[in-house]
Amino acid sequence: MQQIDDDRADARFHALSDRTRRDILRRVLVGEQSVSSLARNYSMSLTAVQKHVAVLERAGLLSRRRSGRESLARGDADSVRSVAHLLTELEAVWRERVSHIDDLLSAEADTAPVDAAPADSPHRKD
Amino acid sequence: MQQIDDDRADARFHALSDRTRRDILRRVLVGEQSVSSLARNYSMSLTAVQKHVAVLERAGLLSRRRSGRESLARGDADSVRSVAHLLTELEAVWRERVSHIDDLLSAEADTAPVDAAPADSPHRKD
DNA sequence: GTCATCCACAACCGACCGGTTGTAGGTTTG
DNA sequence: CAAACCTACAACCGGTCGGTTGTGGATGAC
Repeated sequence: MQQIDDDRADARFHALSDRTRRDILRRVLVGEQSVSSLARNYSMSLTAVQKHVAVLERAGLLSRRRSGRESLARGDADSVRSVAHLLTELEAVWRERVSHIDDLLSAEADTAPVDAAPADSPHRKD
Repeated sequence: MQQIDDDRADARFHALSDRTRRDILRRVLVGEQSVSSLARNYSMSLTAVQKHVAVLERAGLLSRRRSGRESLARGDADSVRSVAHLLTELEAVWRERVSHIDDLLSAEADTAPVDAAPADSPHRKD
C-alpha cells in the first residue's frame, strides 16, 4: 500500500524529469492533442513521442481516448496537483522542524527568568 | 539560459524520482545528518547512499558542509519550493484553459439571445 | 602509535532509458 | 478500390542508473 504510493511517486517524478515530456504535458493540459500533432512539435521520430506519451500515461499524468484513427491525449490536472502536494508535504517537514525549534526556544523562555529576552528582541537598548 | 532552467528541472525531478532519495531529503530537511548516519537507515551499502546524496546535491536539493571526518548534509527547502512552483505553473496552464473556455461561453452568451440555455441546463422540461 | 570510523573514488554489472528503424494494422479520403 | 495517414509494436543501440566490491586516505578515540 505504502509501496504502491512510492511506486506511483517514483513514476510521476520520473515522467516529469524529461523536458520533452513536460512540454507534452503542458500542451495536453491546454487541450486534447493527437500523438501525431504532438510529434510535429519536436525534432524526433513519432515513435519517440509515442513512448513519451506512454510514460506520461503510465504515470497517470494524462489519459487517452480513441477517436477514429487517432488517439487523443488529455492532461490530468489533478495528478499534477497531487505531485505538487507531495512536495508541499516535504517542505512541511521542514516547517515543522522550524516550529520545533520555536518550541525549544519557548521552553527555554519558560525555565529562564522573564527578564531574559526570548531571542527575538535582541537589543532593545538601541 | 532556458536550456539551463530545463537542465535544472530535469535534474531536480530526476533526483526526486527515487524513494530512497526522497526519504533522505525528508531527513535532511528535519536536520543535518552525516552520510553514515543516513546510510544506517537503509539496507544498502554506504557507497550507494553516498551516490544518492551526490545526486541530491547536484540537483541543488541539499548542500553539504565538512565537519571533521564527517560530511553533514542539510536539505534546501527553497529548492523544494521551487520545484513545487514549477508544478503550480503547469497546473496554471490548465486553469487558463478553463478560463479561456469561460471566455468562449460568455462570448456565446453575448451573441445568443438570453433565452437560449447556455448548454449547462439541457432539458429543463424534466 | 594503533585502531576504528567516515568518506572518496574507481571499476564493474545488470537493468532501464531515450532514441532509432522497420513492419504491420486500422481509418479516412479521393 | 488505392493512397495517405495515424497508430502500435518489436528489435536494436549507446548511454545512464542503481547497486555492488575494493582500495585508500583523513580524522577521532584510546
